[in-house]
Amino acid sequence: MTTDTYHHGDLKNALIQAGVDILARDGIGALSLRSVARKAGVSHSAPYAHFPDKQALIAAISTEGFHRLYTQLEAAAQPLASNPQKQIVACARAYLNFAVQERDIFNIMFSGVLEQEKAYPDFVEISKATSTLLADIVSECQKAGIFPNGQTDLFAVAIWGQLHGIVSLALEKQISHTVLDQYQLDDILLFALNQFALVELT
Amino acid sequence: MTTDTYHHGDLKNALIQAGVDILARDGIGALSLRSVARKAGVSHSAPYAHFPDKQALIAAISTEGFHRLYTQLEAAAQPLASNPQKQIVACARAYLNFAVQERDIFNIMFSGVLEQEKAYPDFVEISKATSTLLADIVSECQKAGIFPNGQTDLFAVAIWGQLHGIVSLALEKQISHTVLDQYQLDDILLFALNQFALVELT
DNA sequence: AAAACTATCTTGACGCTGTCAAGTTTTCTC
DNA sequence: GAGAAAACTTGACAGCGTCAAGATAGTTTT
Repeated sequence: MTTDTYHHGDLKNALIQAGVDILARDGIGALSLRSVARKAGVSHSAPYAHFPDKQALIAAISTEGFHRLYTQLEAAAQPLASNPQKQIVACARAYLNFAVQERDIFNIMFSGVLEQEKAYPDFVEISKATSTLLADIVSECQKAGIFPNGQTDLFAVAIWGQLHGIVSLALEKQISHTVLDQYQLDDILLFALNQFALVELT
Repeated sequence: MTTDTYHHGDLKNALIQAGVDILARDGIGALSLRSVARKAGVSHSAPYAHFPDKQALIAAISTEGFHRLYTQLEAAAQPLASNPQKQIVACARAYLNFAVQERDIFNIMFSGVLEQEKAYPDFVEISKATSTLLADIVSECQKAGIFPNGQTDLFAVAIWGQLHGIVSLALEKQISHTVLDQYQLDDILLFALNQFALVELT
């Protein structure tokens, strides 16, 4: 519906998509309400019909980012159903891949959107769904004897935290070259995951 | 040397300090070259005599942040020398405390300063020193039989990553209330750390 | 079908920002 | 003490987020 009518038709989503594109192409520094409006072909104030302020647009872009992350995690786990051991490893790799390939979206997703706790219910919903997806796999791993039983929530948050931390440090180039020359990021992730496991994850 | 002379005397450090104060008091959104200049009592262009651009000021503030983190980690570990088991736990808690209490500095420290790899040698130096401090304690833990021997670098980066990730998720309010109602952040940190340990860390 | 209403979008303005150019003042160097 | 260099000010510019006022398009009411 991107005709040349006065009313765009689906400007809200067009703005979110424009934001995603700008993040991917030109990085976080180029993301402004005005650049997003330009890319969507509307005036600089048009976004205010759909977002109360810039923070709300960022929340919407972050929400879209979480949808993509969720989809990629699901796509990684789906074909390995009934094999949680492989699922948890595949999800870790998918998480890393997403962060590396959609760097700026990943960064914006974890850069303070949840300050105003309940202001963005869609964001809360999909971010919870994402952590639940991981927690469910962890739970399956426990049933399969791959992780010790009990304290599922603790295991899930610890594993997600570990995964998120290693990926974040890597994106920030905080992992020294003496380590990166020896190991792939993938190795580090697996090594860390294996601290939790009763059987060896590969 | 904050007299009313034309030349400030130590404007560079005054600007960094002003930036730290603004971050602590008014948050990351209030940090601008001009606000920092105002706080230091100089004109809006004065910072350009000491920093080529805003990114350089942010790098300097981040460097100061790492110095503080390093100091607090050292202060936590120092009194427990010869007891690496307690040191690693104390450092994890100190890391968490720093992140919680100096939230915005912590965030800015891990928000892309190292993009231009070698542009900020002071930053690289202190951030390396910080990870080395943790790695040394991990190494001592191995010698003491608290962690398995070998692959010290892997253990160090995995533990730092885990610590960093859990703290980051907590700051982002990404850890669900169903978990936080049951456990303290401290418990989560300890639980995660214990996955690596051969003896129980408390 | 006309009128009233509402959502959407444009235009124009405001103060704030980062940055640069030019000029002024101080300190350093010889 | 002269000349150079460093530190700082003033003034300007474009871009930013945001708001107010107005134009335009759908939608609802009668």
